[in-house]
Amino acid sequence: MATIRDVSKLAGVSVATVSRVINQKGYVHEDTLQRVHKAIKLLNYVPNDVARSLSKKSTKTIALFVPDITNPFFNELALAVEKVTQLYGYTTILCNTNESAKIERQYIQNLKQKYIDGFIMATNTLTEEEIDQLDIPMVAVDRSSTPVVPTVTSKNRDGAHLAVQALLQQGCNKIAHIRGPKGLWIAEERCQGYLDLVENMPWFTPKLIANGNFQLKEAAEAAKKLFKEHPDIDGVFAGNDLMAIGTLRALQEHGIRVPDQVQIIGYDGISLAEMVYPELSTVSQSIYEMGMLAARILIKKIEQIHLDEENHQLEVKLVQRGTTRHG
Amino acid sequence: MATIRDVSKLAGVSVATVSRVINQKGYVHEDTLQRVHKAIKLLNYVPNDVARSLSKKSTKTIALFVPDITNPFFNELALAVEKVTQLYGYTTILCNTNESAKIERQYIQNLKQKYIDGFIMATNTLTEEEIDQLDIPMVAVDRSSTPVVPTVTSKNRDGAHLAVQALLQQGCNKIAHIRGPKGLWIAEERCQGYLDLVENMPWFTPKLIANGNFQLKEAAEAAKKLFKEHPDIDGVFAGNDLMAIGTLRALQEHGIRVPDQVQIIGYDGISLAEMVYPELSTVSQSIYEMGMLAARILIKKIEQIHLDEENHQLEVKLVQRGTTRHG
DNA sequence: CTGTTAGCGCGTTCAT
DNA sequence: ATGAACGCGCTAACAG
Repeated sequence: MATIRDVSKLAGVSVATVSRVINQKGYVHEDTLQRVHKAIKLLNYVPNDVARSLSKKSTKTIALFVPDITNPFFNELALAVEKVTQLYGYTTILCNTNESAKIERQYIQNLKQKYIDGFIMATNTLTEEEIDQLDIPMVAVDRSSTPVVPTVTSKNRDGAHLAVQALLQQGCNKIAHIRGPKGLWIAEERCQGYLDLVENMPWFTPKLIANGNFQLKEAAEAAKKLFKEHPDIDGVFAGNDLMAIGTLRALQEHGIRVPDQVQIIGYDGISLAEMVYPELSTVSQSIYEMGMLAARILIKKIEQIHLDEENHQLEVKLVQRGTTRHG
Repeated sequence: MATIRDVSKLAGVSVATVSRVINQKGYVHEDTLQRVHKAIKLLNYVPNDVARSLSKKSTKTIALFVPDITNPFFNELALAVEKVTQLYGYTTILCNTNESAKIERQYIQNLKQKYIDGFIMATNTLTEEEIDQLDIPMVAVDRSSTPVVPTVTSKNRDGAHLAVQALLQQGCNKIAHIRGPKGLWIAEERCQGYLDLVENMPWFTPKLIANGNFQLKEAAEAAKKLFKEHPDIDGVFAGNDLMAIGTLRALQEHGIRVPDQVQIIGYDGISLAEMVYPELSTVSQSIYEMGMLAARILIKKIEQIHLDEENHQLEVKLVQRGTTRHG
């Protein structure tokens, strides 16, 4: 690997000049510019990022933390983040914490030692104190743990309303909710949205809410139990698509027809939702939007560009497909 | 952030000594060792990886390239790789090439500038020449593009035999194959395995082979077309689980009962296979094994430890679940 | 056992 | 417009 010095020698200039042309900074005569370029081509020179990072104390790379890389939602988010960071000349590295706070901290420590420029967190285990102490730009997506960092989420409660309303209008007389993890803000909001509309219904009972932990398998188990105890449930609003698919699977296993006997609506709008049969009706949030927005905000923070609006709550929309009886 | 110099001053020793205790290299008196440790604690000192990398020309990090992060197979592989690299003190960064040779090359260029120590490729777009020129340790998993790098795969052809044999024994009279991408070695092998057993059957025709590109959606389309033209197909061997699930979905959409009317067997053994209904029968390869093995081999190559066996072909086994009529 | 010093490859004043 | 020289933080001889 050629170094900047090799180039400078070949071009008959100083390293400073070479540095100038590489970074397009400061004045440099047209002729010497050509000579330097030629030398670079000749030597197949590529600047060494490690050395560059050391002197600039910046790596032009950010990290995206996701709790579960297995969930398509986060894959799609990652794609979006990567797209914009790349556009701005940044590299993004994906960290799967596997829902483990310990792994998350390890990663953070590790990355800090590597001069990471910023974090996008789709996880929520960090305390405000830790974030402050970190002293590295950060933004939260989807889940947000604390108000001290810019956050991008969707209107979870509104979304839940949309879903439950549709189920109600389309003839459901007893609607259950498979919710996400206790204590997780977005799970609480979606649950609350469900409650807003059904709490005062004559048929309502808290037993209609089961925890599926945002996981397909757990949701399937929860659904089975739910239907055993309340065979007359005819509508399910799941806190995310994965759990909705798990519910669908449980019902199919028991020979219950969807959407004839039971209608299901999920939340997220992941592409897997269109790959099950019947295709899943869902409250779709623009995952791609969220990722792009978060990335843009982070980069602005890194480059110290002023943001007039740090927090965003994106609109959601109801997409009815095969698991509901609509129009 | 404190530097090694700060520590050395506080401890009243030279930076070299501090470096020695950090890296546990060379002799250092017990007393000074204590002093240094105390200083480190006091200053909350953490070595700067960038500086370290610059002088050692090594980052203790490797990259794993996958063609499609959306495919659970690669997620599971990533988990395995990460596990062992971590064990050996390495960090691994996940690169999703999205099946694009261009993105792959960009990543490689980028990482090379960052002193990456090695690559694990689950992709196959690199030519031998490029690999040679790269001059960085590398190992291939799953797909292997060339014989010049150590490779870890499974016995694809044997696996295909297992699947087709089972379908045959369990009463199938006309078996179709949804294959992976043309030109992709593992796809060819699995297809060949299928051919080995059915090529001479009276009912066989090449039209029974359709390309699903290892993609769920494409496979669903392919299956629909296949069944329209050959309604009497009663068995399908898919080149991977995703395509098997796509097939299942297509059949369900047409009201064809699985496994009563049609039996399906996939390939891979991803966990998603257990999450559809009926649960997917499949040729299971030990994805985790593959990942771990590849990582170990790579690390040995990096650390220049001799390997007596560079290439591995792992055993596979047939797992019969809900999409076949067994026993 | 410990300190001095010269790199690692590049960015960046400060002169000229 | 260009060059000399120092600094980024750490490792690795080489002396002692």
